Amino acid sequence: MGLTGDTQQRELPTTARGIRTRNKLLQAARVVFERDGYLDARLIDITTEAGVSAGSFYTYFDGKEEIFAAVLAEVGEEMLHPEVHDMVDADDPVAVIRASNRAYLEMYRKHAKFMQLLHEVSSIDERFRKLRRQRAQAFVERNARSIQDLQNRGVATSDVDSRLASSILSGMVSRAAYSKFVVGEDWDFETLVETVTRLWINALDMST
Amino acid sequence: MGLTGDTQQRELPTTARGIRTRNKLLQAARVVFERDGYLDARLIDITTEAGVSAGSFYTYFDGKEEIFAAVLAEVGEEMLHPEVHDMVDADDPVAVIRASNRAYLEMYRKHAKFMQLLHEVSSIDERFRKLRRQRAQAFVERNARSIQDLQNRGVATSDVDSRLASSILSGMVSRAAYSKFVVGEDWDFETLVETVTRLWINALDMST
Amino acid sequence: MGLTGDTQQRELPTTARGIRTRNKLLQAARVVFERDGYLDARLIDITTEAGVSAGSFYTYFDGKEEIFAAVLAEVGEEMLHPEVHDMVDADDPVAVIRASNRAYLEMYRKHAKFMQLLHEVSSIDERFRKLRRQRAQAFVERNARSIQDLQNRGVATSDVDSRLASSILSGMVSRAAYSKFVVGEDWDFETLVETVTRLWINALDMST
Amino acid sequence: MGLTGDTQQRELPTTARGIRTRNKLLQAARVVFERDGYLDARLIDITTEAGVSAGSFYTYFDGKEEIFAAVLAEVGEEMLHPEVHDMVDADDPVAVIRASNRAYLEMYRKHAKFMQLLHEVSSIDERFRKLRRQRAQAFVERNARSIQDLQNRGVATSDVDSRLASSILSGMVSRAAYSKFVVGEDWDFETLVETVTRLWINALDMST
DNA sequence: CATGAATGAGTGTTCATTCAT
DNA sequence: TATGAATGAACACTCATTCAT
Repeated sequence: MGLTGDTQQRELPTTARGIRTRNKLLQAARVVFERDGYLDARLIDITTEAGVSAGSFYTYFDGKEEIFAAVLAEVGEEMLHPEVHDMVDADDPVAVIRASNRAYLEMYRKHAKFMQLLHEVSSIDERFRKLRRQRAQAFVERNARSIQDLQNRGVATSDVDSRLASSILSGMVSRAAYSKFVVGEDWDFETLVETVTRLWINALDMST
Repeated sequence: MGLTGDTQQRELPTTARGIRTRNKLLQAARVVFERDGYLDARLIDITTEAGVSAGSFYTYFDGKEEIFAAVLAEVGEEMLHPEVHDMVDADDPVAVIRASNRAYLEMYRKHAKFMQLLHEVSSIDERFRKLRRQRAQAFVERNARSIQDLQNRGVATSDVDSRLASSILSGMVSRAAYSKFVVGEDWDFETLVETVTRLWINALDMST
Repeated sequence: MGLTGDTQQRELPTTARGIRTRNKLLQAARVVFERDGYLDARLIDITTEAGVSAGSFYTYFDGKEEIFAAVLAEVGEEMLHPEVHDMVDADDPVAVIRASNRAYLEMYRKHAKFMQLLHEVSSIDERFRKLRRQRAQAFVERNARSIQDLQNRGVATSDVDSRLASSILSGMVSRAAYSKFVVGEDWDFETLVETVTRLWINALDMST
Repeated sequence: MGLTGDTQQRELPTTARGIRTRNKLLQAARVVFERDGYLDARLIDITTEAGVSAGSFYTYFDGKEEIFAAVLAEVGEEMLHPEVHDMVDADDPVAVIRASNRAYLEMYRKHAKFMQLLHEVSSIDERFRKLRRQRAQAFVERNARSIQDLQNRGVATSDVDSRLASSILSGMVSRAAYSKFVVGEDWDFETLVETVTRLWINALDMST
């Protein structure tokens, strides 16, 4: 399963020149999208930024949506490979949750401009809304498994459905990240990590 | 002072006919916005829906933004006056939180189309982003006061900052509402109310 | 012969109130035309300035052209009655010419804004171009008679046709006035009077 | 530096086709402007006349003003290179002045429609008013030098300031040309040339 | 006579997309 | 493959004019 969904519209170029041009467009698109936002980005800005002619665009992409999907796929790759900072004791559930939240928030910080973009596009285009949900789902499911495991081991409360709780708590962290890095709430990063972690742990009644 | 901020754009009409026409436009705008979304809504659709000429629009509003602001102000009024379903025991903190969450989720359900619209517009227009944050802030602050009060009374944990916790938990509920009513997650309403309430209560260590 | 030509479109109001309203519109029109120019003046600006409703305009005038014609007629009256500053010796042809030029230039100075307006309108509307020419013609003809007289008396050269010379010399003074008062050439007023007078006199070979 | 002042608005096209299209637009604009006047000329008329689509206009010009400036620059070039009809004896000042006046009047006759257009635009648009004044200034200055020279040589009277006299007399000729070719005064061309020349010469007291 | 709301024709401008070279 | 000129649909906005009250 890829991030592009069914968006791979045109076959990839075979010649070296073609590959180069496509990449130039892709890089340029990312620059322009992050600078101007999705709606305000004009294809001509992208081609100009890429240093290619307007017509060349259509050799590689069918339109704005398609190149955005391609950028999304590319950035998505980056985002899925977080730099692991420190090893955590896998047997310490709190440490694992803290590390997970920290990784998410760091990823968000690093890609804040892009996350805002994703947000913009999601609110406009149904297709990207679905894509975004799919991406989030991976995170949600991993957390759901973790919660289920903790419940099985009697560490977390069984009062809540693991999947629903995961969705809600994952959403909580995601929304907090949005508030800090897009809306610009003036919160200290470390305090934020600690607070979401504590709320998460408490919410599952793991504190004792 | 209302939700419009500095959006009071044209003096309100004085004659009965003028007021009637302005209202027709306002109702029509709401219908069209909720049906087509902000971006796809054309002024001509609004005037047609209202049964007035294209030119008449400008007698009352300066453009799409302005009429949207006016619709927002109107709907905002509605949203701020929830029908109170049942009295809750003000001395039972859990009951109060449950009632608050239920009221929010019911408001969101009732105005789902509009909330989605607000979401769309916020991601597009800086001005509405601010307006939306202001609105959210009211909710956040009320909850912050409540949390602080519970902390003072030793009912809730003092491990977290009341304002930050309020922001995060309020965001959690808001995001959950978005997931259910806009994204369309297939969650049972009552279960959702119970789950967010439980997670909230646990998060503040109020369970015991 | 009036300045309005065939522009008297609507019969004058009979009631006192009607006369008052018409005058308010006329004054307002003059203010707005001189402030904004003919093209940029909107009827609504005129009615607003006059403190009457938009609809009332059509009770008295058929449109922008018509009210401009009315303003023109009014101002034309003013312009034709110059304040005579000093008596000149009618037997001294140079003094007469100087007085005539001075009177013209003073009139132009006093009505500079209006003359510019007239200029604007003339270049736009054929009808006003004719009107303006008619007005100028009065000046030209008076000068032509004067020149003819001087020629008859042997004071001015008979090398030139009196009517043609009058047109050209009158045009010279008119253009000089335009250059000073509309274009804004930085010329001393008295020097200008003297210079045009001297050139005029010399041109007719009257110096000796 | 040319007549366009700071009006060089879009980079000139590089390809042959681009140059051709731009020229088609330019020619069409001139036709339409001279036919309909500046105000009544619609861009769509220009593109239709040029045989290109409405959108193509904006590939080369930013709007009506800009294409007019371009037309003006082009026609200005033409106008500045008069066909010299006959050599005049440079030592005969009267012959030189006559030749200059004739050249001016012939230029005006040849470009009457355009001069009227320039007149219209000048009365509407500040920017073109300045441009027109600049153009006139060149003519004025040349004449001022000539007058100064004649004064130095004792051929012309020193009673008048050479620059002011030049402005006024140049304006006289210009206004006469306007009266004949735009207003339509029924004057014989040769008589006009002779009369303005004689008045000019007399005005400077050069007759003896 | 006065009001002011309602009308609707008219046009400039943008920009994704195509296609001849 | 690359170019960049050409296309044309689409829509907001203004304002003179009308007319019911």
